Amino acid sequence: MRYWLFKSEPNKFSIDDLAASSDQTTAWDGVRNYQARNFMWKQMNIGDQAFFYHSCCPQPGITGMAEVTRPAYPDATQFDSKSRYHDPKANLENPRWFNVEITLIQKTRLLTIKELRQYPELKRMRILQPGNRLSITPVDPDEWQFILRILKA
DNA sequence: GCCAACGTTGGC
DNA sequence: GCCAACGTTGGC
Repeated sequence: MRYWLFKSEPNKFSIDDLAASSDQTTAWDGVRNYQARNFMWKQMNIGDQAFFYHSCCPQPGITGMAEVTRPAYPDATQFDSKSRYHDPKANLENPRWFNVEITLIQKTRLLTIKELRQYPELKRMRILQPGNRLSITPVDPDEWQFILRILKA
């Protein structure tokens, strides 16, 4: 089982949007970065857990937890010519983009990036590195447990 | 709005 | 295959 962090802009898809989704589940489609795709396609399994992170907003930070509930399958939006995620180079025989589905475990209090930066134990987290732009990043098990303790404290 | 980081594109 | 230009991300 692995741990992850999923970034989302709350004005596009927030933790509350996930909570309001059918079965509190959503397809994590629209990813158009090969590294993030490969994490979903090659490394994620059912039961993997993830922090849900709000970015590009007044208070960026971790705001909930989710679980992978369906392994990677071809992202439907790549075939949809009306979608902003349409990829003319993709076709049904050779899909380029894949997505998993995630389900809300629970909302948490907002654990801001400012607070995360205060813990030396977390300084290696990808999300805290300058210029970090990857929308899906692995989270170290030690970091996962440490953050859980912060949230329970 | 600024700026740094970095992925992608395309000419050669 | 190199590399400059460009676009996007995202914290501040």
